[in-house]
Amino acid sequence: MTEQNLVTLYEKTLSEQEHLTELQKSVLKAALKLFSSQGFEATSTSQIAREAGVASGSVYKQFKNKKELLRAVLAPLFQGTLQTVVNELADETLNKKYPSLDEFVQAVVRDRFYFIQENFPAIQLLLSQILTNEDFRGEVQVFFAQQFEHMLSPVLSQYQTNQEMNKISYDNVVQLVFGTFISYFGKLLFGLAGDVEKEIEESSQLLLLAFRPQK
Amino acid sequence: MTEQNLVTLYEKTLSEQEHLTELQKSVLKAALKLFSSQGFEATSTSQIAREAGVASGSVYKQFKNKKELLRAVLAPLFQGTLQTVVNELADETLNKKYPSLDEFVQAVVRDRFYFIQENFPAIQLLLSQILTNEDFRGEVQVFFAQQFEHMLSPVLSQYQTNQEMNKISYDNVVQLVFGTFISYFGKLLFGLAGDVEKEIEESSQLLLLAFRPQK
Amino acid sequence: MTEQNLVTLYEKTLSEQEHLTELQKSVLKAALKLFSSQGFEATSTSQIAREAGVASGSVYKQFKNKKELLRAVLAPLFQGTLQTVVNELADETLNKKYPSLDEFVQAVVRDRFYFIQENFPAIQLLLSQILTNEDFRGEVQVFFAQQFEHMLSPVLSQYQTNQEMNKISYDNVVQLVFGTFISYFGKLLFGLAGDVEKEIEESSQLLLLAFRPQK
Amino acid sequence: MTEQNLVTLYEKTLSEQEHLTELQKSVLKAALKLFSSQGFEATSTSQIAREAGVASGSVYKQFKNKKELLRAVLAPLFQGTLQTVVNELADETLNKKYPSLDEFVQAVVRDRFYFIQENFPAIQLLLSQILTNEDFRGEVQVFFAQQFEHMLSPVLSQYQTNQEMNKISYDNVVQLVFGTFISYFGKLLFGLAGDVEKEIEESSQLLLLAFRPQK
DNA sequence: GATGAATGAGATTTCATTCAT
DNA sequence: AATGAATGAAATCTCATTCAT
Repeated sequence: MTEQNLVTLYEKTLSEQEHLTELQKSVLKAALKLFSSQGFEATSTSQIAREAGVASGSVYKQFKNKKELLRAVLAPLFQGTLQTVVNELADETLNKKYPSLDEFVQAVVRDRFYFIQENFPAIQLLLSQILTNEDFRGEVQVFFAQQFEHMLSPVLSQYQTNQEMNKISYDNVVQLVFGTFISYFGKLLFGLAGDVEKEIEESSQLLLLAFRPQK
Repeated sequence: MTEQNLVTLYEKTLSEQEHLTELQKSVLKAALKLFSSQGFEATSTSQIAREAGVASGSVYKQFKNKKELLRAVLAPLFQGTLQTVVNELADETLNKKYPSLDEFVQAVVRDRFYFIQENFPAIQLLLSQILTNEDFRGEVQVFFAQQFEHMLSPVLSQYQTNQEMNKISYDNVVQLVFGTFISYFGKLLFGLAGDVEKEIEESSQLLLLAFRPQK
Repeated sequence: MTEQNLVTLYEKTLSEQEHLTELQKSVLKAALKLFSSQGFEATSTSQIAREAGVASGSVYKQFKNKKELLRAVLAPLFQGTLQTVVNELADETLNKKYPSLDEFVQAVVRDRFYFIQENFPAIQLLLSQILTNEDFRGEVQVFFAQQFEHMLSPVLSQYQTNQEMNKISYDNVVQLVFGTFISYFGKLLFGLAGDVEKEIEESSQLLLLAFRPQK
Repeated sequence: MTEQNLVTLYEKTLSEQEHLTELQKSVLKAALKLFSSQGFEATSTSQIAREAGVASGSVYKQFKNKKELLRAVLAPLFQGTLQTVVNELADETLNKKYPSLDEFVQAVVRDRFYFIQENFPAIQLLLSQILTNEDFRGEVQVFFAQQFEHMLSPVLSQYQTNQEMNKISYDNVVQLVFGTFISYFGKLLFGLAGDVEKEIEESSQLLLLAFRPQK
C-alpha cells in the first residue's frame, strides 16, 4: 500500500532533495509541524530551531529570512509531496477500472477522505495560508491549474458516454467534489464528523444524486 | 431592500450598543478592517490606533489587551451582525412562498452568493480565525448550533411532502449547501468566479440535481 | 486622652487647613494611604483618584503633578500632624513630673512605642521617603533640627543635676533613644516584636543601663 | 587586609559564579549600581542596559523580566557577598582575643562603622527594599536568622562569666548594637556624622555604659 | 559550517497629564 | 469646579536577524 501521510511523504520528498543538508531538512520538518499547529506568525524562529534541535542561527544559514523559510516549507509540498499525492491518486484511483460510476465515486471519496483525515494539520496550514498569503495563493493556483483536468476529464467523458452519468461540465464536477471534501474537513475541524466509512457512504450518495442521469 | 453588507451591518450593530463609546466603536471598526485584510497577528495595535484616528493608548483604555480587542471585535459579529444576517435570511428568503423548489433554491443561492460577494473580507477573517483560533471555533459552533435547523427543516419537509424534493436528511442538505457556498467563496478568492448571475444559475442547477426526486 | 493615630491626626490637620477643599483633602488622605503601603513610584494617580472617590483629572486640578502631590501629602505631616505629635509628647510626657528617671524613661518609651505601633504605615512611608528622596530628607532635617533639643535638654539637665542620670551629651541620648525606636520599628516590620508592654519594659531597662550613673 | 567594599566584594562574588556569563555579570553590576542610587521602580531596564554597555534586549535574554532581575541582583548579595562579610566579621573581629570588653566593643564598632561608610549606597538599597518589598524582607530574615547567634553568644558568655559584662540577653545586645549601627547610618544619611574615629569612640562608650556591670 | 549570545527595531502596554464637556 | 475620556511619551518585553567564535 502506498504512503498517504503528508508529513511522511514530505520527509521522503525532502530526503530526495540532494541540495538540502540534513540540518535544512530537520528545520523544514520542524517548521511544517509548528506552522501547521500554530500558524506562521505565531511561530517564532527560535521555537523552530529548538524543535529541530539546531542552533537558532543555523536556521538563517539556510534560509534568508522567516518568509523565505515559509516558502521553502511550502515548496516541496507542491514540487514533491503533492505531486506524489496527485500521481498516486491518478494511478490508484482514477486510472483503475471500476464496474460502475457508483463504485468509482465511492473509491475517490474514500481515497480523499482518508487522505484528509491523515493529513489534517498540513491541510489546515495550506488552507490558512491560502486565506492569508496572496503569494502562496498564486503558487497553489499554478500547481493545480489543469493538474486534474487531463486526468479527470477522460474518465468523466467515458461515464457520460456510457450514459451512466449526466452531462455536467468538468468545472461543475470539480465544484461538487471540492465542496464535499471541504465539508468533510470542516466536520473534522468542528469535531462533527461521524465514523469515516459512514461519512464516505453518505457523501458518495450525495454526489451520485447529482451525477446520475435524471430520467 | 435590506442591508447585507457585513461592515455596514457591523457598524449598525455597534451603533445600537449603547455601552460602547464612539471611540470604542471606531477602534472596533478599524480593528475589524485591519484584522480582515492582514490577519490578527500581522496587525499592530498602533496601526489600529492610526486607522481609527485615536491615540495608541486609547486602544488600551477601552480594551484590556490585544486579545480582548479581538474578542470585542468578534463578539458583535455574532451577537449582532450575524444574528441580523440570519434573521434577514429567514424573513426574506426562507419564509417567503416560492412557486417551486427550483425558485426557492435559486432564491437562497442568489441571496447568499451576493452576501458572500459583498462581505468577502469579513468572511475571510472569520474563516481564518476558525482555522487558527480554537476558542473562536467554539464560539462559532455555539452560535450556529441549531441556528438553522428550526428554520430550514419545516421548509424542507414541505417540499419533501409535496414530492418536489427527494428525501435526504437535513444534515445532507446543509452539507451540500455549505459546500456550494464555500466553493463560491473559493472561486472568488482565486479570481475564478464568473458573472455572479451565471454562478448562481449553475450552482442552483447543481443543487437541484441532488434535490430533485430521482424518478 | 489625646489622639495619637497619625492618619486620624492627619485628617484633623487637614480639616483645619481652610485653603484645602474637601476634594483635595480626600485625595491627600488616599495618597497617604497608598504611598504608605505601596511606595510612591508603585502607586498610580488613577489608583489614588479611585481610592479618593474623585475623577482622575481632579487630582491634577489640585496638584500640579504627582511629585507635587507627594510634597502636599508630606507637608501637613510636618506642618501639622507631627507638630501636634511633638507638642503632645512635650505636654503629656516630657513636661510632666516623674518621681524618678526610671519612670520618666519608661513613660517616654511607652508613649513612643504605642505611637510607632499605631502609625506603622505612615512611619514606613516617612522612612522610605527619607531613604530615597533627597528633597524630602532636607525637609525632615529642617523640621526636626533643634525641635527636641529645647524640650529635652532641660529635663535631662535636671536629672543629671540630681545625679539620677550620668553626664552624657544630649546627642548621645538622642542616638540611644532613636536607636531604640528604630529597633522596635524593625521588630514590628519583621514580625519579631513580642507583647508591647514587655518590649517597653525591656527597652526601658536597656536605656536605663546606659543612663544610670555608674558608680 | 581584607576587602570590605560591598560593590567590589559583589563583583568578586559574581566572578566566582561560573554559571553567570560576562554579560549577565555586567548587567547585574549595572543594576545594583542604579537600583542603589535611584531605587528599583525609578530605574528603567534600558538605563541598565546603557550602563552595562549592552543592548536593551540582552537584559531580557538573561533575565525573564525586571522583577527577576531584581531577584538576581539581590541573590548574590546574600548568597555570596553578605556571607563573606559575615565570615570576615567572625574571623577578624569576633574570633580574635581582646584584652578587655572595652577593646572588643570598640573593635566591633570600628569594623562595622567603616563597613557602613564604605558601602553606604548598597546598604541604602537593602534598607529601602526591606521597607517596600515584602518578598525580599522574607529573604533577609531567612539569611540573618541565627546567623549571628552562634558566633556572638559564646563571646558574650565569656565576658559575662568573667564579670566584665553584665547579664543581658543576646537579643538585648543585638538590639543595642543594631540601634547603634542604624543610628550611624542615619547620621551619614543626614550628613550629621562627625569624624568616624570620634563616632566610633562615642558609640563604643555608649554601648559600654549599657554593657558594663553596674556596681 | 554550526553555534548561540548579542542585537536593536518594533510590538505591547502603562500611566502621568491634558482638555473638552 | 469636576469629570473622565483621550493623549502620547516612555516603559517593558519580544523576536527576527547578525556575527564572533
